[in-house]
Amino acid sequence: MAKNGWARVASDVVALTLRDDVLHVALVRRLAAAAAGQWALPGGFLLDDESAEQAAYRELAEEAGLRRGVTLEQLATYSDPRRDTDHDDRVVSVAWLALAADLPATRPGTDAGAASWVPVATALRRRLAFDHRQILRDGVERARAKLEYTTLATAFLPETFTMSELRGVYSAVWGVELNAANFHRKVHSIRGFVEETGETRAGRGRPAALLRAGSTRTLHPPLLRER
Amino acid sequence: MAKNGWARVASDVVALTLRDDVLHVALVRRLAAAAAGQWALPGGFLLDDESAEQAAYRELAEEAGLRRGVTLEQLATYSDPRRDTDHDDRVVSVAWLALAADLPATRPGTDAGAASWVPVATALRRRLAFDHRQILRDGVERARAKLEYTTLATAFLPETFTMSELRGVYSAVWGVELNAANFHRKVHSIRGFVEETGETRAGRGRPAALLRAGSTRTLHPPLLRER
DNA sequence: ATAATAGTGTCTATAAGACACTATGAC
DNA sequence: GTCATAGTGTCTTATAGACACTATTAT
Repeated sequence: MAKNGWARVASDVVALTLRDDVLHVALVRRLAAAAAGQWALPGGFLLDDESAEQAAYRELAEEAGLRRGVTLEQLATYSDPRRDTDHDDRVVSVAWLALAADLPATRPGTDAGAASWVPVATALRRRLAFDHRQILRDGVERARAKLEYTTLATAFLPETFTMSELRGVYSAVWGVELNAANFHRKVHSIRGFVEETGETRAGRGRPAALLRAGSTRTLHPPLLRER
Repeated sequence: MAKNGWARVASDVVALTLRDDVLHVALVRRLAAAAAGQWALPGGFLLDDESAEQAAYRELAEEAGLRRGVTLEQLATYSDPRRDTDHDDRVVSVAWLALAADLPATRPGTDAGAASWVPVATALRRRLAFDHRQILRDGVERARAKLEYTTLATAFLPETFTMSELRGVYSAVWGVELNAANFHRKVHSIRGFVEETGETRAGRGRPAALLRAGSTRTLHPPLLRER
């Protein structure tokens, strides 16, 4: 056991994406000796001269095949001295929330890394290594809360998207239906949330205006959930 | 230099209080070899079998004399490998936001610990050890943001308080004046934010109803700042 | 009485929500 | 034409802000 604050520091990532309007999280089967064979969040120890953020990006690339278009933000740090009973050493984990569009490269059948994308509801019923179930719960709750006050929803979408797709993010993450007409007006009334590209995308009905994320990161006024 | 994720883990605390309607932060003169003599946030390395949260509470008690009535929440973890140039070892800091009422015991003249309470504006102009100025900025910004969506404002007040005092917290932390009449109505309309104690407190004018914090930790709807 | 602070009434402007309606494509 | 989805109009209700007013104390 290490002394006087010494610990091994890891980054663990709650990587979320939407697939067919269902929120999914990236999980890996652990190969390392500690908790081997168990499902866990992608993550690992920091390398020398690497920040926790850089480690999170590296683990996302190595274990989940996510290299581009990932939004990463810090979630919390988990430091209970008994949180990792499989290591002799003390382990402190910096948890990150990563959001990505459901890129074709991450679909089943293509080799996108060692991770599986699992519906969040399924993952939360599963036994996960260490305290990763709690970290996952915290991550999902953070994502839900941040949709209200920030433009985080666009992080679930590719560079251009339609108003319906944006509304679909809110519906899927919050688990509620939103009125399409009022959502449309509300989003456009929040300056800097979305911009028109001028293009449209044809589908089964009237073509939808293609949008891209605007310059704002926070929503004023916010887009609040019902209570 | 430690390898493979090994680092010394510390908790550093942005402890805020209001004194005469001015936001103050607790700062200490560093005694430890690293950055000795410089002003810094209270903090220190985790003890064995102690979580980062427990370490934060311990440092608050030891260095700032705060033992009771402190609200603590995690801020962020700072892990840049070059953030602490004074240690040979790598240091990762878990930063905490602590809010406390300006207890008589923390006023100058009484020995409340090694910390000084410094106006935040002054502290931000000062050179602080390591990246503590950035941590302080992040802490103040977090406090400002959380007043909108949570009942955090009551953490700056003693167990019972008046509507004017609560409004004073918002005014001081946000740096804006708020209309007393509308604030009063708004606060009472948010279920669970405050409860009437039934007592009043006499002052220079009409006695004010004494309130206590309600059972809610989040505000629905929020109390938004002007933009 | 006057000053001071607490708290209410009320009017107006803005925003949210329900939902009917129009627009534009594929077929 | 029909169907499907995108987007607008409009009415109703709720909320925010300005500010005049009333209430209750100390002096």
